Amino acid sequence: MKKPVGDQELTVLRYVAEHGPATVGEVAERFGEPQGLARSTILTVMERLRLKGYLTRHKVEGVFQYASPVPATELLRDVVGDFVQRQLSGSLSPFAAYLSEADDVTDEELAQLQDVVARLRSKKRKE
Amino acid sequence: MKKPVGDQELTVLRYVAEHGPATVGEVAERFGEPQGLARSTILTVMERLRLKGYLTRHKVEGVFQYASPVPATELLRDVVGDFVQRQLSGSLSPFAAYLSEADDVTDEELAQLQDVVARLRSKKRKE
DNA sequence: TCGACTTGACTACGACTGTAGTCACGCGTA
DNA sequence: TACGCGTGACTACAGTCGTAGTCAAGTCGA
Repeated sequence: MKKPVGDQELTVLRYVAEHGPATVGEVAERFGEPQGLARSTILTVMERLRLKGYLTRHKVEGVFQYASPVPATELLRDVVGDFVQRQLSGSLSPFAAYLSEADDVTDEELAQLQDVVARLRSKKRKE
Repeated sequence: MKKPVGDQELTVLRYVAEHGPATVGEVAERFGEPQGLARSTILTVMERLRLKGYLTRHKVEGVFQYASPVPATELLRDVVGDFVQRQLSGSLSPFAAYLSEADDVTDEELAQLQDVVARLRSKKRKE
């Protein structure tokens, strides 16, 4: 996550990362059109992402298939890391504050968090 | 957190929110100068923040004192909420993924997180 | 009173972003 | 073969952001 990515760019990147390799036409149809975005808009965004190194492509039967070199989970994890560094200067407290107010945490997310906290704790103890 | 705030704008906003009311001159001197930012830059940023509603000001002995209408903790909490919605579409999993990789979590942050998770769990159980 | 310094308002400008139009090309079908 | 359609490249344009110069007015001390 070196070069900055705009909000919309990230949305598209996530779509591609989560929905496997796809052509511009496919993304435009399944993702862009529902939001009222022109095909050329999707194309522009995807090309910019490619120039920034977040997407790769190769021609398959005449058309380019675009794909994210990193899986979606990893991508999002990096996005979070970036955000924590840039906007919170590395502090996690604001996160805790946010969580304590969040009222739409799913059971699964909560379980994940609990798990992570537990693991961090045990790692901590070993140090 | 309605209108978008740039990275640098947020940094300045945080500074003002955390360091109480201050004049442009003070912020420029204590915050801007160390980073090589011109006074006019600080002024511009602060005025933009004011126009967006994130800062208020009133004249004290001839000069404007700028202040954040919300405390820093609340501000940052909103920033996080915004980020989660916009970039993660509300999902917390990427956060958990990030945390499990983070290697610089302080004891205090860990304690906060643990506390929050525990609280969420007990709230959950009551529902 | 005059000049130095502080402060505030305005203006500017390039980079990035979101959005889209348009043109040219290749392929398949009438 | 000629035309339409999907695809890709290029171009454009306005809004935001980071950064800063400059000008005008007020203030304070020499």
